[in-house]
Amino acid sequence: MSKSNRIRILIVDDHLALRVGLTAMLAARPHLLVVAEADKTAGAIAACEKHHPDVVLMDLRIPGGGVEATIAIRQRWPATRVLIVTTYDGDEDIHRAIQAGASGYLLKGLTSSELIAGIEAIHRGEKVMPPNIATRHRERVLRKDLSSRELEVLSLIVAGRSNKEIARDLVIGEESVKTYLKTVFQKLSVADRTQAAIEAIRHGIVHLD
Amino acid sequence: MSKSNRIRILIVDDHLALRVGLTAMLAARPHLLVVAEADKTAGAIAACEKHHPDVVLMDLRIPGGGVEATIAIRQRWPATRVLIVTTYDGDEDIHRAIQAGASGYLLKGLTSSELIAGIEAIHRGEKVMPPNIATRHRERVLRKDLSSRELEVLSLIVAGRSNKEIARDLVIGEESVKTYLKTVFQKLSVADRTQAAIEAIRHGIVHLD
DNA sequence: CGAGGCTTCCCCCAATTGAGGGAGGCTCAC
DNA sequence: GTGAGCCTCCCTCAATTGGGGGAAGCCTCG
Repeated sequence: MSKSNRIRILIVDDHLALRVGLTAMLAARPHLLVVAEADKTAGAIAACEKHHPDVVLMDLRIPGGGVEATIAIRQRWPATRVLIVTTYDGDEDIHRAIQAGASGYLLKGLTSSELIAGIEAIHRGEKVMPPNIATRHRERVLRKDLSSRELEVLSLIVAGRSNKEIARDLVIGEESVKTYLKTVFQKLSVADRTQAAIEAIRHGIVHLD
Repeated sequence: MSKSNRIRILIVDDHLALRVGLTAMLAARPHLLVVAEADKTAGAIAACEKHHPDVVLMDLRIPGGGVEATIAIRQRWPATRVLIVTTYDGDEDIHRAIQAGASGYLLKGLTSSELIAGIEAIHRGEKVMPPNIATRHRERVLRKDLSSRELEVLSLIVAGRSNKEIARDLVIGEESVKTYLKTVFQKLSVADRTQAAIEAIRHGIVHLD
């Protein structure tokens, strides 16, 4: 697969300092080779095209979307393993990244040895994930998904809109909005719109930026 | 002040990779010397005691609190300049950090030259701040502060509690809760509790973690 | 000492929200 | 083709919420 026995690595993060740091942490190991860096989705895909890395260290918060980059890379280069390296970002993105075929998840703030062990593990084809994240991911899989309409309504709630406004926005009746909200409350197990909005933000179901 | 003419720097961040990256970015310049690193408030203060840095690169999201660290350092070593280096964290913490005496604010993701220019500038006694942050900070200063009671009520709103529950929590009447909320809505210029909660989170007035 | 801010409570009233149903049409998978 | 899930709308009713006031006691700052 790779020309030598070195593990070829692509680093994707929009923070230069972090890219430099990760590169430096890996530079000490002769069997690890950082072949490229990218700061956004498009650049990550271009770098894969050019360098065919074995492992991609992927931040989820990059322009263009880390999840989108993961999907694209896994589709076109199935042999390439993607290791998510990010500060905690809410369950939803992690879940989507794993669905997209990411092989593992590590928190920033990790030590060199944790990072290297993670890279080696996913290069061997193993999965890497902190136990608490894995647990949350299982819960997340069990939890019923929100339908697309429910998601729309929820994101408008987070946008601070009233039922009446949401009805206008989506060109449906206010009664329908209330129906969606009822099931959203059930699925998120909350009692009112404010809690729903906060849960949505907390779990990364909708983003604030 | 410093023994040579090198600028002595302390890096405070809980992410090892970022500390390594920042150190590497500064290592190339002979007039900059990273004298210590710390990953939390207590460690930052200890490092100041031991190394008396000229400039502290401070992340706001560290165990113990970056704002708290800034306050402590500025109080005990007024000659030490604090440069906040963080991803965007909501106006409130930035505002508090500036109130606490931080000399500048830079976003992670900066280039080496931006970082170095920032360090040199604050070492000369200048202030450093991206214009959009500065604008928001001025607006923030103009905006009326929430009283401590109003803050309590707001944070309970974010905790997802009803007026009745808040009244019980604070041992006051429900009518008082409603009065506080009315003024909170005015001060945040929002129309309901959900928007208030979201604004509070967005601006870092209350934290979700 | 007077103005203004904070805390606490009160009134009334309109609007919104949430709960508990039911129901038709639609698509998609088994 | 039948059931499941989704989207849409309907009803009623209770509770909560928000807007408009007012007002008292308290403290602080000028």
